[in-house]
Amino acid sequence: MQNSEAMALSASLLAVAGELTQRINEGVVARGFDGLRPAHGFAFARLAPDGATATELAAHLGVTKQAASQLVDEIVRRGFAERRPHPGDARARLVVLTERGWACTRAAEEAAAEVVRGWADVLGESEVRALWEQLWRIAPYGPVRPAW
Amino acid sequence: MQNSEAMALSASLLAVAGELTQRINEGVVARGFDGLRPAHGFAFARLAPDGATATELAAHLGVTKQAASQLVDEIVRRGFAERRPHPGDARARLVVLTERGWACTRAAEEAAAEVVRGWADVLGESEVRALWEQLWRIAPYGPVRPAW
DNA sequence: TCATATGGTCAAGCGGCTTGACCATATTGC
DNA sequence: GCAATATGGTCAAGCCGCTTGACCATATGA
Repeated sequence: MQNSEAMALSASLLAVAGELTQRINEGVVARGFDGLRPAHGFAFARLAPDGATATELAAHLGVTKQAASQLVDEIVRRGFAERRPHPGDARARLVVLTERGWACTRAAEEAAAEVVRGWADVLGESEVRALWEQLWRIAPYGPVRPAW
Repeated sequence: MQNSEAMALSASLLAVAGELTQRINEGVVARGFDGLRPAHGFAFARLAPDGATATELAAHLGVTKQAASQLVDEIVRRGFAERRPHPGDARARLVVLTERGWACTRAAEEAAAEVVRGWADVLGESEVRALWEQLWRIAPYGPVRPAW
């Protein structure tokens, strides 16, 4: 594949990613969770399964632990998460989502589903699943972080 | 498709996009163009064909014209572009890439090609082309902008 | 020709992030 | 056990990219 083709593919991918990010964020805001930025969503994605420490979050987002801690301050202040003592490490604090945090996560999922439905209208459901599988094979466990 | 599946697809896409952005930028830096951020690349993408005004660039990047003008200052100062009088509008200035700017663009294309070759190793060339076509159909003319 | 719109710049301020220093607790090597 | 080092977290200061607001010069249209 020629370099210019690779760049065109890259541009398409980045355009789709940019629009997806924007529309998920808009969807979340439209569902009543305002004042949130995409970075919060990336944080939620890491916190959702079992919580995480601020340092783990920092690694996931690709920022310093101070920045991550500041982000946690913000989502705690807004009631989306809370800090708990970490079981087994008295230095650390486990940040876990509150019910409100889960509600926000579900809102993001709904917004994502709306966007993906639009793709299915264009490509068909099976091609969307093919797309998913291809992307999954390319980046199976990459951190979802704001890269620019 | 379930909401959680749509979110998983979204996460994969964003992970791939984030890694792609990072690796293109690293590739550009490795080729001797340091001090550039991804935002510069997005600007180059808009300037490359025939140049653009600062205001057009602002619309493309999704920032204010002041911010775009500042970005142009920077790439002009570094010798990647120059401001020319706009043919047909004495208020405007047409920003066009210099030879150095083109060299940088080619470096970015090479870096993108490297990443995409990695994808081809995993998926095969034909599936990569299928991926390209699917993405193209989803976002045929979306602006490539940093969305978060 | 005057009113309005548009491209661009200057200036001030904000906010997210970084660097640097520091404390408390864990972990490791002796 | 205990000192040395590593690690999670916070506080403080500053940087830098971006925004808002004001303004000038040129275009556009009634």
